[in-house]
Amino acid sequence: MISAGFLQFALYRRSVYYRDMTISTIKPRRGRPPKAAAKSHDARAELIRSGLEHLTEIGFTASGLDKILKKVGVPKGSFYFYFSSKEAFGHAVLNSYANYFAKKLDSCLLDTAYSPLQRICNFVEDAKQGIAKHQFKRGCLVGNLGQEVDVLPESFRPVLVAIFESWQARIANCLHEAQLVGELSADADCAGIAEFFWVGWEGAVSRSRLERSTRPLDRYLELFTQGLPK
Amino acid sequence: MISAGFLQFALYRRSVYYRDMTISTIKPRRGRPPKAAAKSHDARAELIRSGLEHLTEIGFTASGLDKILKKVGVPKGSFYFYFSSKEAFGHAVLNSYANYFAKKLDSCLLDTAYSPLQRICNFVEDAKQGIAKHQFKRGCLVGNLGQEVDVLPESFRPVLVAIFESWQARIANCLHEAQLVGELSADADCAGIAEFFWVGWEGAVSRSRLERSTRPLDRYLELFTQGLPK
DNA sequence: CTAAAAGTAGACGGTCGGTCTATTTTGGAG
DNA sequence: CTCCAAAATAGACCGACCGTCTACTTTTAG
Repeated sequence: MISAGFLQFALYRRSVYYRDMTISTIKPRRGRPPKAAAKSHDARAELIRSGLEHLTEIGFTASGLDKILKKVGVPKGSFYFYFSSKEAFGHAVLNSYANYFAKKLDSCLLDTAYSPLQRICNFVEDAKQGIAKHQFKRGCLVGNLGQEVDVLPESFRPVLVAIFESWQARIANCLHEAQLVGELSADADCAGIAEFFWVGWEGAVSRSRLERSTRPLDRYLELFTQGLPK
Repeated sequence: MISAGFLQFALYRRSVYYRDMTISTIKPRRGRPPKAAAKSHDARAELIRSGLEHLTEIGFTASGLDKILKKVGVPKGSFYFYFSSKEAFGHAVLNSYANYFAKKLDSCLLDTAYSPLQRICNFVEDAKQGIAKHQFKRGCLVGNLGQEVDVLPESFRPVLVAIFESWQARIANCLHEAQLVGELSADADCAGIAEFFWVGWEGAVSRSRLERSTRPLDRYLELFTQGLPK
């Protein structure tokens, strides 16, 4: 029989999230954890979340395992219980990010309450606010790793390319809908424009971080939409 | 009196450049070098050149002094004779790159043998071939450092911003000329478009490196010019 | 001849990533 | 109830490498 008090004890020093801020009170317990705690804790997920913060802010190479671990209060010795290597960890983080981002994209681009082109604007607006909210410290993980690709394990390259392709397909679909509604010239090359969109997007995110301003992103959206063939 | 043979001796083990390839036969001599050798050698310039290779390929943080030094045969101990810190070295490299790039830009954008818009295309073509020639291993130093900016000494940020501004001004001038020739709508916002150009350009370079293909760059140029207001 | 200038040698302390063994605690089989 | 396996933490250890600094060597100038 496990009392409520005991359960409390098993969890009381774990890190906790308040909205977007990470508060870590650290100090895990040794030994195999009580069964009840297992599902509600999941150090693996916390590591991925912490890794996401670090990797989007300073990249893979510059991210030290120690700091990622410290933030969630998981000791170094445990890392290799959860992940077989830093490389494997990186893939887990990247995968998590890609899923998160794909969902956000879909939630914008499939929202039939708006016209297709407006949906793309909505997405940019949404992402822009996310970047500003983090004081321009966080970029796009895929873009970040893309820039690092020559110094990363080769296994990352194809994954990054594939993620861009999947994002591109989503934008291309949306552009195709725009054609059907007459927002976009019927003979426009949707796939090409979609590729162009992401290329410029990554540039704009990078520039916004550099200048710590949303201006490059705003300008980008403005001129991108203006340049679309009517 | 210094014989030709002696001069030869003083230089014979220094690194030498054949076109773009760096061949290093290393092993410097100790002690103050003979005066005759001084001007023709210039380890400082060689360090900057080697640094340029490394920084454009793998970034500032990931670049190890050891490797930069080894390539030009300058021992580690000498580094701090030539530069006061890695940060100062980075600035020297960045400065050298900005100069080099500004010259290339001018040579394209001020070439009245072509129409203003064609000059921009020529620049892209030129830069594209440079990237391909290095097997997509080298990016744009300014773009690279821009992505790293949060993990770099703060002194880099304003310099990077200023470099982008200077490039932007050059493109804006060229666009203005395009207006005069009627290649561009007279009410177009040249400065805005110029900013857009560089934002997209950096994204395209990054993507080309990731995919090891010029396709993103080609596509970028194509859609950028198509989108320009006539 | 000598002292300063010019440049080299390499040690040093620090950090980081990846691994390994020991230890602790719980779950489950008998 | 006992005892071993499973789940996880503790943290030392190693090799690599990073940026800096001090001591040394050789030349030049006067």
